[in-house]
Amino acid sequence: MGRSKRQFAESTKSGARLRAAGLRPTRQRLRLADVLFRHGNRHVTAELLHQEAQDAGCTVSLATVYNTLHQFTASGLLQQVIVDPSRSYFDTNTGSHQHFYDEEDGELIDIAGDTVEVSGLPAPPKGKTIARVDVVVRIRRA
Amino acid sequence: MGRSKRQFAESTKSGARLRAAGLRPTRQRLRLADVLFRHGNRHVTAELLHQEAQDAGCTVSLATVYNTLHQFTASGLLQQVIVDPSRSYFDTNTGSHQHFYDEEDGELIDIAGDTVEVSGLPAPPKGKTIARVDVVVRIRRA
DNA sequence: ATTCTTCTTTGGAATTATTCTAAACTAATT
DNA sequence: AATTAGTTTAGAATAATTCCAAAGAAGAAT
Repeated sequence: MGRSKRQFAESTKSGARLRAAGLRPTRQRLRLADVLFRHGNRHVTAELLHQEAQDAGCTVSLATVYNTLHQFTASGLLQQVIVDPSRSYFDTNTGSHQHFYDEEDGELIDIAGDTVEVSGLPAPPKGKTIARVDVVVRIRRA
Repeated sequence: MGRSKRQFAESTKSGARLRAAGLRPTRQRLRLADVLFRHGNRHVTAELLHQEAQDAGCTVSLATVYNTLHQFTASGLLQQVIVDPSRSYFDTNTGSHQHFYDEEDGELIDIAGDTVEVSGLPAPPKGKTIARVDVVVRIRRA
């Protein structure tokens, strides 16, 4: 009973989040949201989220994980971080911020949004607007 | 004769470049270097370079194009640009500079190295050094 | 509640970019 | 010319991701 109560509480929170994003709160989306947003800011790959969902006792197909990551991104619940040509990371921190990326161990670390300042940006080409400015600080073993 | 002379001249230039980079100047590397560095700064994908080589009458396998792009990158003749999760770009401009990236048509545009300034970078985590700071300005149809 | 309609999920096949492999070749060296 | 070491290549293999069509849930309507 205690257990089901806690699950209900979590699902409620995720449910609100999903409804606010205009997404139907299905069982798998609720579970994935639970896993994604339980702790603070995180960076996940599809494979990692899939694994964590399994570990949490939730069977979701990898295809659904991919669908969900993209839907969450499209609805502003996640942000995609492009730093590695071989895999995609998704970030639960959707605010404007930057990253350290360690290519050696594939680790992403947030840099708070008000830390780095980028100045001197040239005007975008005619007919284009700036959608976003990404700063990736690539680090390696000293 | 005029034709072979011109080819020789080009190959000589590329040959010097390869030798300087410590790479054995083989026929395919010479040809690829010719295509890559003939005009000003360029951004190519493996597929594109392969196509251009074919068009220039040089038969190189795609595997060799990949090998060559990586060797050129490792020797500092090219720089890899990571902006799109589905393909890798290689840039003939190896100086410190930044990019506009138009996700809609996959176009990369250089921003001169002394234009953008990034300030307020936090110190890297213990035991790590900053290898490079990449700034990608994502643009879209206005 | 039951039905109807629409959106989701899923296993598995398909796709795509890229890497690997082992054999055939070529450049540099002796 | 013979030897050695580095290259190229076709094609198989890999890995991440997407596609597909069928089966399953959600929400709305009855």
